[in-house]
Amino acid sequence: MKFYVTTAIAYVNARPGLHHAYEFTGTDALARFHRQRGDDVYFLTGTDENATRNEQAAKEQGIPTRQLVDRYAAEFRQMADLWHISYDRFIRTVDPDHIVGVQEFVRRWIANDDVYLSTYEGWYCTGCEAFYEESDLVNGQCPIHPTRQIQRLKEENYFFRLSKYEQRLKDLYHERPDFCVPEVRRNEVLGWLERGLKDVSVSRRNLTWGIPFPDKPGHTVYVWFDALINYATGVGFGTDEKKFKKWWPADLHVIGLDITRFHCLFWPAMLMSAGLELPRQVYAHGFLHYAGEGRLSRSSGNMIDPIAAANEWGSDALRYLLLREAPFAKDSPISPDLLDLRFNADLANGLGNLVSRATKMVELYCEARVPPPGKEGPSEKALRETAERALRAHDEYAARLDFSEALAAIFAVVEEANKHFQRTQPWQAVKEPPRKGEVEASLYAGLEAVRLVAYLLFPYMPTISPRIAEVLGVESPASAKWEAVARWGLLESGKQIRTAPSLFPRLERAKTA
RNA sequence: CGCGGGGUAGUGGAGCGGUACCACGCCGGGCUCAUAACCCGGAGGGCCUGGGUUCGAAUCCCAGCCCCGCAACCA
Repeated sequence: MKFYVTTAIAYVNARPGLHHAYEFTGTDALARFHRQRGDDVYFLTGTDENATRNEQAAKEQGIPTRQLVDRYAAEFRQMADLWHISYDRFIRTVDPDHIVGVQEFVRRWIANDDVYLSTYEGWYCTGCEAFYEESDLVNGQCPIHPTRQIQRLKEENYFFRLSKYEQRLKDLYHERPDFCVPEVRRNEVLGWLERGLKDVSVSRRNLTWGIPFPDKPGHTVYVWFDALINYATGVGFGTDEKKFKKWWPADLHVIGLDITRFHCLFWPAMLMSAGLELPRQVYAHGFLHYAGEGRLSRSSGNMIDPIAAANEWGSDALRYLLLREAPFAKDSPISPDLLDLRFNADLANGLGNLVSRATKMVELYCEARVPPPGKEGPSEKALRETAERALRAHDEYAARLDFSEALAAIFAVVEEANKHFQRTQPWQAVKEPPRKGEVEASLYAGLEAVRLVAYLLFPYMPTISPRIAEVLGVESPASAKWEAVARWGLLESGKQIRTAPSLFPRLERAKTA
């Protein structure tokens, strides 16, 4: 089955933040999960670069706008690569094919009589160079420049007949209750719909940066609308019909909960107007908050830089830590200390240590060769059953983007394997030669658990997981066919295993809670 | 009366009608294959407040307090 998934494209007014990495990683885990299960996946991500603000920022820095956005876009891409985001395309909204596609998209609105000229009127602050709503004003003045006189300004804009689609959107939500998930976000959308939709302005005047509004000289496409259209142009809309036909509609848009309105109301209406199919689903994930106070953002000074962080904890570790610690559906507190704590608990003491002790015992007691499975005792059985349960549970959770639970299911196997060793105590049994069979059965089961964990972890730890497979001498999770590896008992006896340096050296700096 | 979501052990969460659960952390014990790791046990809360429904309420209802997000042209 084909599976076309997208992240929101990142707005390039600043350097990448951890929240970008979080969204990219979650989406990447899902994309890798689908690929691993045999789906034909197209994963689109990229950057949103046509905002007016970029032009202003470039002017302030005395450089061409293009140079500014190139620089920022490169940073986002660098971050994506450092985090091993397996995108099939990194789209930039300055890409020529995107521009062509956007114009075609807008032409369809016009042809459908959904665009008309009107005036947008509002309070304009010359300090911010931005419009404000009446309700945004503080004592009738700009909230940021209270001493400056705010002006009433009018601007001629093209408007999109959003109101025309109100009923069809209501029908959509009625017919497809899972169009927007999780449910909390859907409830919000229903509330907005209930209160009615107004037409929206979709053009800006007299800007030199941005995509020219087709056939309307002097206007550019308002950046939000140009940005949304990337999901279509990213797979060839307007330039490569064959590709577009193959991938559209998107199976899933992964976004942050702050832009739900745009993706769950505007975007479907835009597609309806353009005569295109709607995406299957929009998933609005939660935000990371700094444990303690406030949101994880630059302005509050508690930013965790995703590039520095990936180098510090390791990108695989961080991918795991974020997705495990911060359930995708909701807001979660996060901090370097929390990450350290979980790193030690789950990765160093848990997974890493399990791999060490299992391989070391095989080396010491079985000449570094995979022992025969032997007779399955009660402890081996319990471990096998835990692993089999994890195989099932993982997929159910992962399919609905519940990565936290999906990972918990995998780590239940790690935990059970540690208990299994404690129960069977190969280091004791080995002292009595007649009990050799017990030692072998115990170690075989332990290795087998590790093997399955390695395969299950691939979507989350794309570099560590193959390293574990390498230690066991089995096919890399990056290439293995799922059906050929995802079953208990496939590890071949007699194969040489390798010992490897610690996967996750314990962090001694970690504070205790 | 704008909309939505929350307030449960030190911390983070689950539970959403049957008398509190999980993880981390902490304390004690065990083991020694392993990254002072691993295993077992324990302490610690009665679920924001006040009413109500019920045989029985974190769980349902009402009122209030507090926190967070959103409030459409700044992505």
